[in-house]
Parts: sequence; structure tokens; C-alpha cells
Amino acid sequence: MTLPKIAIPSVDEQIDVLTRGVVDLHPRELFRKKLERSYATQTPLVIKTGFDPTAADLHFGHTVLIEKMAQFQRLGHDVVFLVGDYTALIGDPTGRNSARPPLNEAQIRENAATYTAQCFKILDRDRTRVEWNSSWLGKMSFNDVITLASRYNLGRMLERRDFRQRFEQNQQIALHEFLYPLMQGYDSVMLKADIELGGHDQIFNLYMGRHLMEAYGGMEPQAVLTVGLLLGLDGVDKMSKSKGNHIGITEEPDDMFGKVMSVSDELMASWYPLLTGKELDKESDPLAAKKNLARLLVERFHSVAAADDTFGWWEAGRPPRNVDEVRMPKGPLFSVVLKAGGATSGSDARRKIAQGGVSLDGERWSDAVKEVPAGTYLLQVGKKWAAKIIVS
RNA sequence: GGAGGGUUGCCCGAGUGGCCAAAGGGAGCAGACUGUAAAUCUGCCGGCAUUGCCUUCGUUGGUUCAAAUCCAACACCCUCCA
Repeated sequence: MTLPKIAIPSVDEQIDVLTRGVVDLHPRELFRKKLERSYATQTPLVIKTGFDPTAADLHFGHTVLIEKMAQFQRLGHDVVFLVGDYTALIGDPTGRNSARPPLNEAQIRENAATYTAQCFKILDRDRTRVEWNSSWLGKMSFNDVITLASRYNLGRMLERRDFRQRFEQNQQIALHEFLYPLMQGYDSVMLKADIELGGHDQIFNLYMGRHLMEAYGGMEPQAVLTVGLLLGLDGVDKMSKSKGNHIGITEEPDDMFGKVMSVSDELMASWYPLLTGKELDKESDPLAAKKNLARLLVERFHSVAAADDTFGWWEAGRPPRNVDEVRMPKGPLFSVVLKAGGATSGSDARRKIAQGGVSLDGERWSDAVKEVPAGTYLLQVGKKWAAKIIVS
């Protein structure tokens, strides 16, 4: 595959961008050396990032890494989106205290398809090389596997924290789980990766790539670069779908904007550099910075027009959108609210009325059984919901 | 194969015969406040109903004036032993 050429800018310029939001960068000198060589010869570096095709829906937490890939891409490098379809047959044991259930091939295909599709909201599709590691791992013979396994030893394998803990606690470690890091490392050999990107929790696997590249015929090892983990909406745990503290990149603009705005100033400050690649000016007004961030994210995952629209809606005090028109016969207020769709049941409608959440044409009504006379009204329930009702 | 523990409202979880539509927490909803859908505070949080009624505690059946609570069978989950 030949990529459209982009002029590779100077090393200092690149390092300035590429080291933002980075947790580990090892070895620094090698990283620099690779960039220098690349600049001098105007040859793109091979940037490897592996993805387990397990999660089908991407959220902001995933995008930190993908954004880093995009930065490399914009600087003219050869970004490889490596689908770990073969490694997924084992399941990454990272951070686990038990073996993962393997995925079947159909699931893997499907997940990978939605995954890559969503990635191209950030990455440039034409400049991204998608590779599947089954294309080499699936062809290895038992001999090849023995050779691969001989390049590492048990003692070092057990240096990995999760393996060591499970070993010390007499928990089962299936032998094939040891193959996972080896396979992932071997991917680097096959891709001749210059730099591998990953989440900080992947550090062991990334180093394995370095080790194997040297062990297989003395290649120059890759440099490894990891990005920070994005905290979830709760500000406590890592963002994850299972914790329900995530913002999905396919969420509607209003929701996306609103969720970002709901985050505490402190959390926003930690998100800012990870999501924008820019430092947050300590002096700046946190509200303005947050609006700016929210807007930028809507723009990134939707469009400038959507961002403008949502921003306008927010600034106008979030008036209800899509006000439906509903016709109905006369009746007591609670039944009008129910028929209009402003409550889930009669009891719910009564509750909302009793609590002062219901108004007609801006006037609060508090008697649930009072009959609504014929006419046309704007019915509001709470702050976010409204309907135009025609009572006859 | 053997022994034991569990199944409660959207989720977690208390409740071992009447005072239980069922404690408490979370989520959610309404209101107040606020730069914010954050934080905080107040109220609500099964359904029907203009004072009252009806259905809920894994499933089915039984005991009782009365059961989420006792008994039986069944289903699913978990732990320990082998």
C-alpha cells in the first residue's frame, strides 16, 4: 500500500506535539534518533497500535490513543491499525485475575468492523494501514511457535504483575496465556515497527515487542509510547462502558455536550490535555474552558454545524427540542400530561404536577384533576420536556 | 458425586408470620440554588383512583384469620469437599 506523501516536519516540532499527554516514552534517545533519521530521509516511521476487537462501541477513553495515532499521521508517518483478531482468540490477560473467554471469529469480525468504522472519525482513512495479525500468526507452524517461545523465559514472564499475582496466589494460569504477550510482540517483528503506542496498562506487552525484535535477527527495537488513562464521568474509575461512566463517540451532540459540561472542573482539567493534546491554561476561566472542550469534541465526532447548533441550544438555556404536537379531548390535567407523553403513568403525572413541574403556557398548574379547557397550549413538564397540545 | 448458601422493587441490599408497597444506598424524576445536566438542599420514586382500592418479594402448590417471611416440589446461581 502506498500512502499519500506528506512532508515530515522538523524533529523538535514533532516532539513538541507527540510528547503531550504521554506517560511513558522509552527509550527517549531512540525515539529521537528515529525521528531524526526519518526527517533526514523523509521516510515515514511505522507506527504500530494494536486493538483487541472486543469492544464494539468506542468512547472517549479509547480516543486518547487514537488521537495520538492521528497526530503521528498528520506528521506524515505510516500508522498501522493492527487488529488483534488472532490474539483475540486467546484474550488479553492484562489486568485480569483469570483467563479471558475467547471470542469466536464471527464476533471478532463484527467488532472489528464497527471499531474501525468509528476510528475513522478521528483517523484519516486513506492514510491508515489496517492489518490483521491472523495473516501471519495464523500461518505459523508448531516449529515457529517453539522458536518464538524459546525467545523468552518463565522468570521474566512472571515479572508481569498480573501473572505474578495469580502465580503467587495459586490461581490458574493456562499455558496459552503466556503466548499472548509473545504473539503481540511478534506482531512488532512482522510489522518492523518503529514505535508502538498503547495504553499505560499495556507496558509489558510493548516491551515484549522490543525484546523480540532484537531477539529475531537483531532488528532495531521499537520505541514504546504510552498515553494516560482517561477517567470516567465519576472522576474515580478509568472510563469504561461496563462502569457506565463513559461518553460514547456516537452519542448525540446535545448529550455529548451536556455530559462534558456536567463534569467537575477538576476532572475537566485532567481531560483537557488528554483529549485536546493541549495544555489547559491554568489562568483560564474553567467554565469557558469546559465549553470550549465540549464544543471541540462535538465538532470532532459530529461536525462544525452540529457543534454550533448544540452550543446555541446550550447557551439559550437548553430549551426543549422537537416539540411534538398532540391533539386530545378535554380532560383532567393529569390525563392530559399522560396523553401528551409527559409522564409514564397517571401516577407519575400526578406526582410531577404535585411537585410543581408542570406548566401550561408558562403558568404552573398544581391541581391534577382540574380540567384543561379547550384550546392550544405549550405544555411543559420539567425543564427538558415540552409538547404543543391541542385540546378540543 | 457429597455438604451448605442464595434468588426481594431499575441496580445493590435489609427484612424470618401481622405495624410491609416492603429499611438503607445508588440510579432516576420534580423543585430550590448555581457559571454548569457539578456540588448542596427538599420532595418523589408499583399501578389505578378527586378520601380508597388493586397487583408485587425466582416458579408452582400448600399451611394459616393473616406469608417476602413457615412447608413441599421445581428452576437458576454460588461456595466448599471429592
